[in-house]
Amino acid sequence: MKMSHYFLPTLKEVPSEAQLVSHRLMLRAGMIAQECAGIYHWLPLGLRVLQKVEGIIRKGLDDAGFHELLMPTLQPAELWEESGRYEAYGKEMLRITDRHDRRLIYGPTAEEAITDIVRRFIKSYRELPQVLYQFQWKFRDEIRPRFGVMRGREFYMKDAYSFDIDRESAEKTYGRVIQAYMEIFKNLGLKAIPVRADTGPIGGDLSHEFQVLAETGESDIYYDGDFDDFTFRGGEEDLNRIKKLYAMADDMHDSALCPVPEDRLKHKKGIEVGHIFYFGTKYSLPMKTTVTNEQGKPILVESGSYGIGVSRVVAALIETNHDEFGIKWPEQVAPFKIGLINLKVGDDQSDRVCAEIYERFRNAGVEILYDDRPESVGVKFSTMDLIGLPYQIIVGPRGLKEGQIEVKDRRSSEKILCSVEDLYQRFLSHA
RNA sequence: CGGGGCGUGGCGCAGCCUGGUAGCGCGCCUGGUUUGGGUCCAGGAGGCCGGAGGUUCGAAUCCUCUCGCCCCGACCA
Repeated sequence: MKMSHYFLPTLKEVPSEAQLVSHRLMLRAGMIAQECAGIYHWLPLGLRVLQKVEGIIRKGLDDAGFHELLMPTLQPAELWEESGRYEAYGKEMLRITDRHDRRLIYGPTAEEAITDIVRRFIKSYRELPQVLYQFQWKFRDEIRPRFGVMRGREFYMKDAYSFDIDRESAEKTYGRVIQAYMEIFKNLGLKAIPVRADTGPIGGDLSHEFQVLAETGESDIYYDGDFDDFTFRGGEEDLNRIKKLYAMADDMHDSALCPVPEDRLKHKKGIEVGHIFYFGTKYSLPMKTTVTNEQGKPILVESGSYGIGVSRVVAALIETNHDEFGIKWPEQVAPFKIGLINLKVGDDQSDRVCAEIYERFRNAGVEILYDDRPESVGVKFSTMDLIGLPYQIIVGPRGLKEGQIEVKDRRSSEKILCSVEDLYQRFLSHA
């Protein structure tokens, strides 16, 4: 992508409404723009990151054997009356009336919708367990939206729903999701701790929040310091270790009952990037969702639901990956892998070398953003640091005189000088 | 919803108290200049001051209402 033709409205000054660093950087880097309170446009650069995050989550879920579908944003009120949540969910739920005075709601979650699908199409225990998921925009009419996409009213969410024949099987599925989530968050470059949590309006009796440690987090969590050294490799053994380690949301923590010795107990702030629930027959009972068991008798299905705040993950990534100059994207979620800076547009040699590098990387399928704008060097360096691409390739007359270009690692700030051939060697040898 | 703050060119702000129909920085456009960390110079475009009503000879400035946004709290994935 050539920056001269890209849509990248970066800001030099910080819009006054933004307090949180991720909110500021997303606005300044031209990733998002506010539409109204708690509702945001995702501009090209931001959308690329959102889609990268989505892709990593999708792969993790598909690898775990779950199946993606897509449900509508709008749902009929009747479905929610059937589960009893039409009244219970309260003002957070956006209610709409269509031209025929039919009552609709903009989905804040989709337990009713998915349960309706399952009861219509799944008839036998042989078809279970089943885990279905989607990526879809949700709307929850927060009393006070804040912090940009961290706590927006409209947000992009991955929501998964599981269906099993009994509690034992359902808890196994619950464990499979925990494993998939640990893998996903690791792949996203986030350290997430699963903490025991209250179940809230989703309901049920088993629930974990996945918390990313960050000073600016809105949640208070208490956990065994051993979590800090815990690296998830997957498998039954690690899952059992996770289940044993103490980690609690503040409303679940009781210092009198906490088994962790004081010197090992950590109390920190976290960003809740995921929340999972096991709720048994909470929806299958009122919605009469049964399958036939081995004896040919109808049994209620046992369910759980599992969310990841995709748009919030983007903000969480910035909260944990930035410095005073801007964002420092982990490579796997970066909007582009490489930023190419032509320090002197108009200089024959610089133009030629940049054009060659740009084409070579593009042909190799490496995502590269080429700053070919006739701006001063300071502007280019600042822009590139701000948007935080992992590697900067800096080309100018001074270096070219020695046959050299510069490669800067945005995360480590490490700079090396090398030839163009070395550059290809380093980035394209395996491609 | 309770408490607080703010709405003035794209962004950040001053002007408002002590009414006389708008100013600064950045950005944008043009020309020149500069070229390894938001370069410098000159010229230029762009706002009727969130909206409505009122007071007044006259309102961005005063009054009333209203809409929007932000912060704290309660609440929440």
